[in-house]
Amino acid sequence: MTWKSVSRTVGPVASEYPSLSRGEQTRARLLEAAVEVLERKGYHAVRVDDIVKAARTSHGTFYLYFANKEALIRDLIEEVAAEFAQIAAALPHLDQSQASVVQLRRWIHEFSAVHSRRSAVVRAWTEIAAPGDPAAALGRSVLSMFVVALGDRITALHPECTAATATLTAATIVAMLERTNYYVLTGHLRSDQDAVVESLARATYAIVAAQTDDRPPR
Amino acid sequence: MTWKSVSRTVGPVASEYPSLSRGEQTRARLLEAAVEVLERKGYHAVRVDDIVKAARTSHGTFYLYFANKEALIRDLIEEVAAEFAQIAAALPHLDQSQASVVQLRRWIHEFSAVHSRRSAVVRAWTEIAAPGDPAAALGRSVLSMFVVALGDRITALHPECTAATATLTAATIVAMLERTNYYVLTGHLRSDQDAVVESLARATYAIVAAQTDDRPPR
Amino acid sequence: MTWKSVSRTVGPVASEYPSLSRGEQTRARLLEAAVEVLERKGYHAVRVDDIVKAARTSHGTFYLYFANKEALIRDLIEEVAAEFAQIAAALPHLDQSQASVVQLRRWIHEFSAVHSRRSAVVRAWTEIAAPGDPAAALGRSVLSMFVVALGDRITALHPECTAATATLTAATIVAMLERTNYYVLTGHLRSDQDAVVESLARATYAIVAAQTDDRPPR
Amino acid sequence: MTWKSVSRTVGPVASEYPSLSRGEQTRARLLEAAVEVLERKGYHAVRVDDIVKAARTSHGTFYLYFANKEALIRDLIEEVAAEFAQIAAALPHLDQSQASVVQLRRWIHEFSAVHSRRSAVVRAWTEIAAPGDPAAALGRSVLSMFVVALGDRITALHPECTAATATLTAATIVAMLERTNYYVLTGHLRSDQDAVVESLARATYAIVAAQTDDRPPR
DNA sequence: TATGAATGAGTATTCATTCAT
DNA sequence: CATGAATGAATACTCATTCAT
Repeated sequence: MTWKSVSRTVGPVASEYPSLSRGEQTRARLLEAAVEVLERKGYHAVRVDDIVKAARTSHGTFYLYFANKEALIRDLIEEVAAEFAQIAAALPHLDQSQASVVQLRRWIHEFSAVHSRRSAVVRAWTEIAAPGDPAAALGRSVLSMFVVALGDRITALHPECTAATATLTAATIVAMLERTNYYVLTGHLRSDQDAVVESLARATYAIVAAQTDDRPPR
Repeated sequence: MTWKSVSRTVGPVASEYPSLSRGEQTRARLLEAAVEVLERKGYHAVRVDDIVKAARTSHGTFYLYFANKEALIRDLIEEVAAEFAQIAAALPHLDQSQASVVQLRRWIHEFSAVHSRRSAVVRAWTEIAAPGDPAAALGRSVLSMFVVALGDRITALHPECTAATATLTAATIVAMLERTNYYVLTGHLRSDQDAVVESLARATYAIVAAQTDDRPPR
Repeated sequence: MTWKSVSRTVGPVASEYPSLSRGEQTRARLLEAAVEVLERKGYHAVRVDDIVKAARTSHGTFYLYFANKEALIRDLIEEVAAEFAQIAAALPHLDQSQASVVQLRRWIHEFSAVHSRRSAVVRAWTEIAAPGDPAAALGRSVLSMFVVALGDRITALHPECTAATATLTAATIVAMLERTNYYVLTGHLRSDQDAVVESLARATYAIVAAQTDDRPPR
Repeated sequence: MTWKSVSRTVGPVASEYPSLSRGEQTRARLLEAAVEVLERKGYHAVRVDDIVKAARTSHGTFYLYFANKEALIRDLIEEVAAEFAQIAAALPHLDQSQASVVQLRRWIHEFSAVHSRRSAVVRAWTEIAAPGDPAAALGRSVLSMFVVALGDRITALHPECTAATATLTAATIVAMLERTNYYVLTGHLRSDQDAVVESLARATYAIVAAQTDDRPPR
């Protein structure tokens, strides 16, 4: 099973949109080329020259469509951020029901699929992440969407939890989801993707459930 | 409570080691200065010039001690990698006993403390880690120490687990530990550090324990 | 009489080739500028900065056309090497006839003319020629063209000569031709150029002729 | 037969002069080391660091004995220049006698022997040779000693020769002697050294003798 | 007399961005 | 719309020389 089987397939390449105006096609070609180069060389090695070569256009044209190199990358990241925001918004309610378990697994699958489909951009995003960089701020905002959504579910399930605890637990889970997928996309972790989703779903449930328990002894 | 209260306190500054030879002092000063600059500007914005200014020395001196900028950073990363390797080696056995719970919490505390104490270097490490970079390889190797150690504990506790499942679960936990701490050090997550440790310990236990459960329904 | 009167005159300056594309003009301007600077300061004192200033262009532009400083010099040397190869190929047959004598003198004149016209590059070539340098290898190959050509003529005239002796004698003559011209271009030897050619032609003939003599007594 | 068999053997190494004061030994060691490095890397690649390492001493010590790098090289070149001056002064008289022939051959042998024995320095000298460099001036002065000496012999033999012609012919011969030996020491010409001397002696005689001839036809 | 750490001026090279065509 | 030549600021790195010990 591949990620693409469930998630919306990767966007069509520019050339498949003959309806776009010439300028729009060029812009799309540049974005595609940037992703390709990002995939091959990683963010910090990307040169405008690489991108325009891959897009079979010129430096001058590049600056016709993007204010500068960062602007292009930002566009890509914003696209991905929007996809993640959608995922965050679609987090199912959690309860003990079987339906809920199935939905959560499906949701994690979606999350992982976006990670995988957009791996080049996700990796670039991680590479940038210097404090102060606008990309970091965007990352923080996406992160908080997930944390808030998950925190809500935890609070719903465990009304006795303080907001702080719920948030903290939610952050813990998001960290796990995010980083485990990152391990997969960087090749640090080689594993069948269904197994990864399964493992993450199980762990997520375990963590959420553990909130009910008494505090562990010190 | 601060991280330093438990973990070995951060090394004294170069000037506190009058016993070092002049050259060794200079080298130490450069390393310290690099950490300071790293903290302020992040890896990719570091200039040799910044480092030598912070170390109150000259360009020539820098190249007396380090082949180039990357070599210095590599040295720092290797130091931190060694610290993490020690942590990985010290992972306690896990069982249902109270002692074990306490030890795990303490261990996570240590892990988090290194993360915190070495935050500038850890962040630089994350920023570098492009695939193919030697730093990425080192990261992978440290990661696998943690995964192996945790996998062992899981297998010991759940002999019925396949190796693959144990590894996957272990990776999931490491991802959570690593990334949650990263959220803290980048300021994405603002929380009392004891609470973070508590949350991570609880989650780790929950995940490990969840391995015994029957597979969740699909 | 100047060298130019006989040999093909020195190439027109870049500005005289409005037919060249802009880029080709710039490249030509850089080559010309390099020769000019080489003339003034000698190879080891040449700075990229000098060249771009003389060419009234920028550092960036320099690297648009040449991978580095050495590459530019190499291009110049290869041009000159090709000219010398042509000269070597044009060595006339030698016999006792008057026609032959005249041709040889003309040939030496050509050789000297190239030396003179390309003096800056020839001098740079000499300065570089450290063993192992590619320029030295090129020098060796050009040298051997001359030695082979002259050796052939000697063998034709003196079939009783061993190949080794012919080669050695040829090398001796080439050394004389090359170095005498070098003395002239460096100003070590100040003499009317016709007289130099005359002297070299006479010496060459004398050396070739001396091969027939019995071995001198020991 | 090796060059050393006839010429004064190469100077003893520093360590063989225990009678020298410590300082004098160090100085000698530096000079020796410089020659060794020159041999290995050629003039322009010589670093003070290489020399002091080879001499097993320190940078500070280097500057105790030599004002700067050039001064050391200049010392070496001056030594060699003095040797060549001696050679020039010892040029035998030339006439048609057998004794004269033998003496010339012996003299060329000496010349070649110094070239060979001092090859590293000679090569460095050639590499420097930028116009304006003091080494070039010294070269010019040594050259002129040879030219004057040879010119005298030519004039003695051919009183009808103008001074200019004699000088020019002499320069031609010196060029041949110098450059042929250079070809040998750089490996451009691989030949038995006796054969080289033989060839040079024969050529020199031929050139000198050719002065009596009528001018060749135009 | 010797050391070797420190210095900093000097130089090559890269690459995002501009602009004339 | 598109081009690609030109730009120059930014930056890493070298190495002869000095100087405190």
